[in-house]
Amino acid sequence: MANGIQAKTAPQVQSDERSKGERTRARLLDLAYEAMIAKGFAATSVEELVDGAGISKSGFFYHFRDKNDLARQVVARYRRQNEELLDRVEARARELSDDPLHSFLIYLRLYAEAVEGGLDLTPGCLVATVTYQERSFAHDVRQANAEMVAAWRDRVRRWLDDIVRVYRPNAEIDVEALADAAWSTIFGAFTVAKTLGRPGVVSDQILLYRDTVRRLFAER
Amino acid sequence: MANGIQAKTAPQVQSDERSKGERTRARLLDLAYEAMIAKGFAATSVEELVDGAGISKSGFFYHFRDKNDLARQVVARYRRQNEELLDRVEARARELSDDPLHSFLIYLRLYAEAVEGGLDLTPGCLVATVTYQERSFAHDVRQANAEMVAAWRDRVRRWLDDIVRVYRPNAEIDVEALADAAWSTIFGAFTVAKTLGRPGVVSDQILLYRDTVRRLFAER
DNA sequence: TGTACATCAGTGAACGCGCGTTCACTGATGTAC
DNA sequence: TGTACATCAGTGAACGCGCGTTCACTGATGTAC
Repeated sequence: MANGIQAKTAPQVQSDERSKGERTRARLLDLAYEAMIAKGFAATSVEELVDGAGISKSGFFYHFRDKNDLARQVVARYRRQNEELLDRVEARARELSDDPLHSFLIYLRLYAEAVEGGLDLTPGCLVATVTYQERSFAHDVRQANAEMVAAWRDRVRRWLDDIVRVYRPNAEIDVEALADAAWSTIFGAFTVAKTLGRPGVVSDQILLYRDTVRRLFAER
Repeated sequence: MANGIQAKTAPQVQSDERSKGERTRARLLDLAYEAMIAKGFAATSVEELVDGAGISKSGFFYHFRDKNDLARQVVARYRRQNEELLDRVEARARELSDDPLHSFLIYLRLYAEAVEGGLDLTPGCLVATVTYQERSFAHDVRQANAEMVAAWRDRVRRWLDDIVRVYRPNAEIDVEALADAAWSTIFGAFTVAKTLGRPGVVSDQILLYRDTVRRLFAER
């Protein structure tokens, strides 16, 4: 989510301390990420990526063992980037409040804002891309995708556990389902946003989830 | 959702009043639907479908003009089937209560149960399949997909409008976002269910949405 | 009741093209002595 | 400071194979007279 990459390398012809190879490789990952979300993995050809990067097709195989190796690295980088965002947002939220409920609510709002900022061109979610094209990806790519989602879910789960230790919910609640709901909401919202061409849906739905949590624990 | 098809044609060797061609065509659509959800459209070859249907590859092109024609018909049939289910469930819900809120809550529960029943083997959602492989589908297939989602969303929207005419919500609510949330919840839940291999997530999330609606309008 | 013709539901072989992958080779840059 | 060698970051051409699509042909079933 929140593609996180500035891509479109500014006219910094030099002054990039990465080596030439690393820059090319990063460019290929950028292009692959966007194309995979926009049109799927099978429909993304090696040729269009190397055209975009300005190298030849065989140059691609200098950087990646095969096409699935590219997918692997796209997923891994995407995970790292989103987790860095989650860490930053969580740190900020904890800083703004000691209370687990309040900090969680802040966290959700900050995340919604961050995602909204990154939705400029390509709304869409890499998780769904991998999940809905099972057979195009090697087994380990799909597994990495699943582990990633499980890890993100567990973050939310732990936070909710902290909350219920302090707050009595207004109704009997299923913490499992509420934890699932966080990412389920986000993936679903991306799907609707992309299907109907309404990027705003994503942050709206995150904020709706936030309201649900807030109301569940609000003292009256 | 709710694959709705019994497929696996029981040993009714004869006694099917459909013509031979119609049965073959229906079988191809069944196989294509399952394969598209399971592995994506690009990864679903014409060859595997005709193998499953027991005809030759060129027989396929007797029934469908090309591969995208198949996709078109799969989407159209899926829409019909889901809308028949929605109609049945809505009729039953209206029958059980005159009140818009109560009948909506019944509707959601019945739909959750119906979906749960259909999740046996292939959890997954055709909408997401089409949405996340844009480029593999012809323009009109993607458009039909978007119109379908818009139509389903509007059903919910109208129902919510009926509710707010009668009930005062407990908090200021965004009816738009709440209408989006219904299908967003379902698509997201399918994604999580499929990614993590936990089919139960779908009905749990529908019921969580139901609780949210209920609490928003419950008089205290 | 038999014949002629049309439609249905396919078959079999071939085509062609895109696409991932390989392989031998190469110019530029870095490092050791 | 120059030479030898290694590594980096690729190039260009060819391959092969899967896959969608076409085309001429066909046996079985239905319909008209």
